[in-house]
Amino acid sequence: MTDLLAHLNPRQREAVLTTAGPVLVLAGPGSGKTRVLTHRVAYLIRELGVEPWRIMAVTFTNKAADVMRERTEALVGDEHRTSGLVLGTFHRLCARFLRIEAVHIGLNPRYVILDAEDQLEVVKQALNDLNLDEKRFPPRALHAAISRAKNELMTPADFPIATYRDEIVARVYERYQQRLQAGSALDFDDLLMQAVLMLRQHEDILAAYRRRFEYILVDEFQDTNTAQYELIRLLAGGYRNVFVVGDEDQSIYRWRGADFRNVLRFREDFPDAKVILLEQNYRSTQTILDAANAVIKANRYRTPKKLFTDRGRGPAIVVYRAYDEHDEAEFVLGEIERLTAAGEVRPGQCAIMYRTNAQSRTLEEAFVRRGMPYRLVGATRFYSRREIKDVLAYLRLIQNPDDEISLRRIINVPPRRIGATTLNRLSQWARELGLSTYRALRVLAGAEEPPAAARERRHPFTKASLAPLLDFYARWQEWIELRGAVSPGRLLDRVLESSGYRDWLRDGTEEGEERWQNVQELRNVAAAYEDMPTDMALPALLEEVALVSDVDDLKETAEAPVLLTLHAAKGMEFAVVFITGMEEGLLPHSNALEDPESLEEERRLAYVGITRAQDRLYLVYAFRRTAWGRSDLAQPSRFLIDIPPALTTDKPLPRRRVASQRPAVVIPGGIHFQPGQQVRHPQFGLGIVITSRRMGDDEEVSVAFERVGIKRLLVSLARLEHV
DNA sequence: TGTTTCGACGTTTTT
DNA sequence: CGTCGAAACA
Repeated sequence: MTDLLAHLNPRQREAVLTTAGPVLVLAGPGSGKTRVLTHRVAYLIRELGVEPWRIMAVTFTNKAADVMRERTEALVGDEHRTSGLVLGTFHRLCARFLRIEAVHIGLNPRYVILDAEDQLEVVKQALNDLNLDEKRFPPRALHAAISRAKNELMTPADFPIATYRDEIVARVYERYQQRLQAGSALDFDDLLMQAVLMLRQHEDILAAYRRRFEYILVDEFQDTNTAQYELIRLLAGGYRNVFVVGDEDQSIYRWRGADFRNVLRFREDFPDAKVILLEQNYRSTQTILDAANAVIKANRYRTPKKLFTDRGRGPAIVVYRAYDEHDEAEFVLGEIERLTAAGEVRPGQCAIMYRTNAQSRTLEEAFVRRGMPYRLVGATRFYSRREIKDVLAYLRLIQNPDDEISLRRIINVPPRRIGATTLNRLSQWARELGLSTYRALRVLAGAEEPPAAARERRHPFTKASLAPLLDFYARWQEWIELRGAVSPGRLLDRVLESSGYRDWLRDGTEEGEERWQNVQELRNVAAAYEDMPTDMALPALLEEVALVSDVDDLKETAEAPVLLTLHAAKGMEFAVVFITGMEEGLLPHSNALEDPESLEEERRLAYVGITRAQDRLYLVYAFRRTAWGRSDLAQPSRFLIDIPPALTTDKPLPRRRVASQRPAVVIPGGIHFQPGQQVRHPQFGLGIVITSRRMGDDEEVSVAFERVGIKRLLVSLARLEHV
């Protein structure tokens, strides 16, 4: 027991040893949160003899769950003793509970899980059903509203209606749910909401889960939403041995319904909770912590914390003003090369972070140009590639033939002469018979007795459209019958072959080969389910792939810098961190500028980024940035300005090709343009100078152009002429 | 029914 | 700039 607690500080030790009753741990970045969680689980199992299956631990990502399992096993020393541990993300655990209890709550246990793209598709179908115009009611916005409602545990009937738009949302929401139900499908938010509703409505189930989970642990508690909070509150209601760890300063998922005020709610719901503060940081230098503090202290709604470290001051933070995004990328890569050449860090210990995924492109191009390897988190995710989604749709149809979303996706992929008209007729006819599309097809094929309605209403298909339908049904049925007999991998092989998908995909082009490679990769994933009982394997595979995130498959082994969004960076640490795009409109993002609460979240995002760094931090912004094909001047981020100059060094503006090619027409120190003067620009044409001011060695003018309106320009770069 | 081309429009962040 | 949807065509 001593060795388990040996490398913990007194606060951490207290967090591990307080096993009875509710505990709230407020853990600053780098304060050993993961260590506390793993040691606590190990302590429960090893020292208190708690059965692992009576412990539930919830993490934010699958990767965090994997790390936790691995380290806990190492601490317990015997992997058999941790094997029953219930550990995973909220979504994954709920998916499992729902699958197990499905029969008791009237849910099809073969339900499929919809991803974001599928969800949008269903919203569009719902709009269509209701004869509403997509242009007037953007599906994205409607889906966001539905998602928000679900995270607040509101059913369509509960949805409050104050405006005409609410009325629309409520109706679309209702129709959307009907469609999901008809296809035995759940979306991400349903996983949480349905789990909560199950526990609320079935006392016996709730009682059983409460009896089972003697100990509950929750990581990243500040990012729980109402549904997740409620789930924990319900489950913890029995033993009340609930242990939550969070940091309100790192709450960055408000847009997803997360509310760090759940920390406050927890203290109200569990007034006897012991509160433990972890303020000692083991990750970063004092310089980095000071910068982080300087940024976060402007937030109003937070408990002040005093992070400290004994790691010493370390090097100053480098603030770099790049000319544009290309220069930004060159600078970052140059620094990585410099530091790695000096032997100071390994490339894999470097991370480049940004606010939006779109920013990764310029960086990637720079890596490719230099022939340097890199690891990218996110962007085009593997599981959202077209070919992968197609193949998964086939598998989902086999798992759950009622899944009409998947059916619509692949019934004519590869082309089988089943067009939109035929498909619509089919689902229309199925609806009239009160059957799912699959069962309507069965009736059509004579595999099932037609219901009374079908005798009055003959099927509406022409000979030409009937044949392909029957052919498709025959293959589909064959796969379904294979379902229980062979492993998912074998099933996949069979489907790829007899659906014609393989031959269709491999059309001889390079792109086709690449896509086929991706399918092969999915085949490899499926191969991991070889040993599982066949009836369990397919559902397990589909659940697995529906719930993985980008962060999860970041390969630890590859020795290359990581490119990732600030959101994806949460929970990670790197020796050297570059935060790029430190500009107004990007960080903070322009969409957040209006709303003070969003602005606070942007600040937390900056804080999360800064505190990922162990040794060196670079904050980079560009003078000019091209977005959407338009190049515009940028202002340094307000967060940059909050960092005391004493903590930073400024790198001088680089001698850039562009700048040197075009000798400066400005004499340093002078002002060459006065308000009111007429000027000409090679692109923008004629204009009048509005203002002019010094910018370092340069002169910045704003000019009202006749054609394009007001532009801000640097005199050294814009070839402005007096007229 | 399938393919091509053009125009409008848009992006924050993700389980 | 890129994707998506509708119209125009084969």
